[in-house]
Amino acid sequence: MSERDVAEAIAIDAETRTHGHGDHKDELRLWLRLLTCTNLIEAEIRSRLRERFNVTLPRFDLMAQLEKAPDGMTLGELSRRMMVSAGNVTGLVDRLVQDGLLERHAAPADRRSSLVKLTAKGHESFATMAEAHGDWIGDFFNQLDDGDMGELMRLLGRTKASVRRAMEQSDEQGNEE
Amino acid sequence: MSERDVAEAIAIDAETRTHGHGDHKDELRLWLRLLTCTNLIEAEIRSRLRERFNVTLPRFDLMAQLEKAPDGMTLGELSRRMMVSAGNVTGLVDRLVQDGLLERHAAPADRRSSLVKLTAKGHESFATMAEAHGDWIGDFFNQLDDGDMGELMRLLGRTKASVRRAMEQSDEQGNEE
DNA sequence: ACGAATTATTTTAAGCTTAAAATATCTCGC
DNA sequence: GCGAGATATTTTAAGCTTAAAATAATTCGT
Repeated sequence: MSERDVAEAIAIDAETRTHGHGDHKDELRLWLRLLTCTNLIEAEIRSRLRERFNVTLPRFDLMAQLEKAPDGMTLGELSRRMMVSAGNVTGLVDRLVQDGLLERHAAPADRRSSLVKLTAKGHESFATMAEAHGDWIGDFFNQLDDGDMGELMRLLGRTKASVRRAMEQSDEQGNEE
Repeated sequence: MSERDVAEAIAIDAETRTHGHGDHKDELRLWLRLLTCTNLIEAEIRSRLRERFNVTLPRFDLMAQLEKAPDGMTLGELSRRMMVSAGNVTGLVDRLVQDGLLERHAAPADRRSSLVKLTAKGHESFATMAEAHGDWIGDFFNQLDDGDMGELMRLLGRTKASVRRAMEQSDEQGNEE
């Protein structure tokens, strides 16, 4: 064993002892719990939306975006806000228009774009669903007190910032110049 | 206004003043942040798995389950652990067998079932991906100290418990007897 | 042992999702 | 005004996902 090898072994051992790392066990457990928790809630919302309103979660999410935009929104804007691909939005919008919940208009200034907005039926339908949805979420977090909720908000904010930083750094690695 | 209406108005007002509720604004904001945070991480993992290993997240998850079961696992067991439908597992397993990463065997005691396990190629492939995956997760949570991670674990545990309780209660409502 | 109920899996139909290629339009510098 | 590059959207092909129906095999009470 060379001196360099010995030094390395000691360094690794020191890191293992002090931080328990080299692996990323704690981080993996935390990620697993975060994922499980979110999936649990999301699956329940999905299931209730289907059972009680015969609607999918993506359709509900799209309608929620439009509810906040009385003058309508382009497909590109929807795609960015929902964080899904443009092609995905095309299909969702088509099906919602089919159901009479949305209407498409030519965009006044740009012939590439169209504006979509909720119809009266769409607004009405969304209002009913949104109220139930709000109640469900209220129930789900019912056992957390205000302190827990605030702390969770704070920690998730830190987590999001940490992830974005990690993503930016790996972008820099990947891109020349 | 009847006396009953007055009492009701006061009660509602009192609740609004003391808890800021009736709506569920804080809970909705918390849920939105939880969802955004999870989706951000999940999308990045998905994208990296595809780019660097040409594999989908569901396939990676399925292989991760099998890695822990040297003697193989039934499709039903996989379905329960991955929390996805049985039909979903059928398709995933078929495609992974096609790729030579999994093998199916008849279950010894139950002719309805089959056992699936990783092939040598599957183990090898998974080991490479799992190491990268662990590093990514380690990076993502890099900015959180041990205290933050512990607190986040605790709060997510409380949240999960709260959600499960809410789900059980609504089950009781729904089921006769 | 018989048959009813349960369990394991597959099939089917519909919808969601993405990346990549194709169209169509716009913008901007010259 | 022209043309190159950017932008908005649609199309395509492949895979993921689910609920519900269909198959097949097991279990259990009698």
